[in-house]
Amino acid sequence: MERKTTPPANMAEFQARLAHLSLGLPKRLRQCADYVAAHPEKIAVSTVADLSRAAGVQPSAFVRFCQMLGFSGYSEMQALFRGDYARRWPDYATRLENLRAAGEAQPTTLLAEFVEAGRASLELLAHQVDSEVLEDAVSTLAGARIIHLLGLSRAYPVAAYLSYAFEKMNIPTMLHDKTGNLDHRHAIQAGDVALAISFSPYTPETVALAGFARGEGADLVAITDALNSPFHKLGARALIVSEVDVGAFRALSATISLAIALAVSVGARRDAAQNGN
Amino acid sequence: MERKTTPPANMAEFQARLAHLSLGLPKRLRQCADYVAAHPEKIAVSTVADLSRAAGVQPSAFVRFCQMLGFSGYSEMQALFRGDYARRWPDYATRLENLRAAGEAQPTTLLAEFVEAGRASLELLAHQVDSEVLEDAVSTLAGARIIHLLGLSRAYPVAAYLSYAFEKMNIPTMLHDKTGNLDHRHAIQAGDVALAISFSPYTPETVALAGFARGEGADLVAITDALNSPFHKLGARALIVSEVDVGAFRALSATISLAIALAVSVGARRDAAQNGN
DNA sequence: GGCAAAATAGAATATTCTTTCCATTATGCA
DNA sequence: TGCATAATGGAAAGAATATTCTATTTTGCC
Repeated sequence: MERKTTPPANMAEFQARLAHLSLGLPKRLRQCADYVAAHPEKIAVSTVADLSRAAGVQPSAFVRFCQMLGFSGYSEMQALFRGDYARRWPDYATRLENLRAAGEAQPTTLLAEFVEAGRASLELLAHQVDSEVLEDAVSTLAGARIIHLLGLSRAYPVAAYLSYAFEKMNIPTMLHDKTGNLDHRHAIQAGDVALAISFSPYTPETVALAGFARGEGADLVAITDALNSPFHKLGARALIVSEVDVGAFRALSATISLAIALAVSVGARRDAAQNGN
Repeated sequence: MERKTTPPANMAEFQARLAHLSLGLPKRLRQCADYVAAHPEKIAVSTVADLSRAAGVQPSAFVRFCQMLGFSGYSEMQALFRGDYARRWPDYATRLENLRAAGEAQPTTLLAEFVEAGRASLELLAHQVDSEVLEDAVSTLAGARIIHLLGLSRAYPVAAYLSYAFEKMNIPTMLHDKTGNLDHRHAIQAGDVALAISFSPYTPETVALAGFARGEGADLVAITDALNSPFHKLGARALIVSEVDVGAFRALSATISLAIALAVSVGARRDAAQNGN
């Protein structure tokens, strides 16, 4: 068939052409475009057979897709990605060494540091979470009439994420986010469960709300960062997650992972309970 | 010829064997060892012909070198290097099946899955983010009169987290969160920068707002998950982060790490600019 | 619903790459 | 120096991969 036009000369051109094309593409070729967009890193090290299988199309369709983008075939497209791959790799290998050496905070260096910190935090999380407490937290939450999410300032993104996840799974949830400084504490009743997220130094409002919930007879589950958190004193089932920090900053990678695992577990538990009855 | 011994199972073993061997190697094979030691990143994306030419030896010599290391040939060695880059996926997919096969999702197992997924995502992030685009994004954001954060549904926690981080660093920020269905799009002006976060399938409101911002003459930075995102068409500086998912669920560990790295970098850049003047 | 054009799947073909083989050259040792 | 052994280069066989071709299906339009 040969090429219809000149091939993209670099990644930027490739992206532009992909974006431009992907709208008016027939089904199979669209699948190719989507797959390539989602997993560009695989192109350099895969065969057409691998990629087309992963994208759910025939090899021939994939080749047609490459030609659509202006390449003579898959090989030419792969060459572009291989060049790009080789350009980046050593950069990564040396990145970690540069972490210490670099006085100035280069964005790339900082990113590498946070990636490192995130990895370390996840490792800690995997080893450190008490599976009994987790199990307990899941069944408590699964039995809740409604789950009240308590998380402010740095913990707020986590609460918001949980709110999103629970909502997706049709689990009744209420996010106490203080919008308009409105207080909805009186929505908390016995039979409900409060899920509080807060880290040292603990946000007073979150602690207060958790205490109120306990007073109303609601159960309390907490995601926090130390064994001596105020939630322990309130009789919470407390999940401990310690994030490794980068300088004065602390990310949330591990906390976010714990949150989603918790949410999905609760969803699964509720489904199981429903099908069981 | 076939193999003399079992091949190295991972990079560490490979390096150990290479170091151990390279001393007592004849000339040509030593050349191979030196070249591989100096340019390990090329192995995944090169043919024996390429490598042997670069190392100044015959292809056959290179194959003999691979066999010396315990591989059956070049292909097997290359597979190790290719796998090292994208290892997580295949064995990841099988693990997911196991999880499903196990019937009910045990909380601890699920957590382990999400931890694993998070780690893989972070690794990808480190490999995949284009440092030029990152640099570009940082300077764009650092020069903003005000940063408009655009992120809804699953991306909302990220936007909220950025809002928190920027606020802590006294960087003027506006979180467009649709509270009360109020629209603040007219706050966006030329000289501002919109930072849009959205993942496939892209939230229409976020895309629309980003488009509006561009129309007003504001710059656009995006955190998204594919090369063909709608933000590319809007001329955004787009940072790509692909999260590995667990079943139907996708966490945010890598995205969160990218977000905090971006925020801290912008903070540092602004400080530097201020002290410079 | 029927027709023309486009898209697709799968097999056949062509190409590229890897590996082996063997003749030749170099090396180490008596 | 001469011999045995090891190392090397080049080419040819073998395997894997990419590309093209064509029959069939799907799509869009009247």
